[in-house]
Amino acid sequence: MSSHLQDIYDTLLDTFGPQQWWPGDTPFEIMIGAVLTQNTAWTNVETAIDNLKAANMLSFEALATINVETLADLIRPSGYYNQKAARLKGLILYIADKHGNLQAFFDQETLALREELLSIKGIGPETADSISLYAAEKPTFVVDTYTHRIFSRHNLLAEESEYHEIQEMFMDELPKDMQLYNEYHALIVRLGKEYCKKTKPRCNECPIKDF
DNA sequence: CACCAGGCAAGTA
DNA sequence: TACTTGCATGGT
Repeated sequence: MSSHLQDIYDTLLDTFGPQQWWPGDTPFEIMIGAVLTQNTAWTNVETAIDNLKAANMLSFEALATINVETLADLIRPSGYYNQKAARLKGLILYIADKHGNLQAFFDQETLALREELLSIKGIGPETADSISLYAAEKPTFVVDTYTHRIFSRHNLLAEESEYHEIQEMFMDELPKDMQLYNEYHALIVRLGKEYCKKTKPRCNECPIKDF
């Protein structure tokens, strides 16, 4: 049996074209965005990142020294701002303490980086894998709510599937290719936003309705 | 107006 | 282990 997942990818790429992800200029900005977008609309994250840029606070050094209340105020539009400010500070201070700089942190084996990310408070599986793939450019497949919703609605996954099972399904069936994982996840989010929202789905016009 | 968005951790039994 | 709840803004 041939790979449905590859066929679905081909269809999505055909339908939407390349998505040019992650929306962010630097690995650092991508890492910050990955935390800010937790359970939050991306438009709100953009406003928060704009605030950080306008305050000259979107750098490793700036966030290492900013106080958490000031940071919370700047990222307010992204929601959960007290939690996220603490999480960002924790992440930055961990990297500064343990590796000195971002590049050294990212210059690790893929699995070692993932383990370290998961050990940091506020970094769960999706955020860890997003940072690994889009900031550190490791071949890590990112699973999110859209991935779960889309593939379970199409009966390609059991509803009760957990994060690691879903990730394994993709990584076992597809080549371990960073660019492929990058584009695939971006296309899944695009498909989810347009055709597979929690309420008001448009399953009838879904580009992969026949899989 | 109620509900949702590119999660995660802490609390409960 | 398996659920539940808190965190919070801005758009539909």
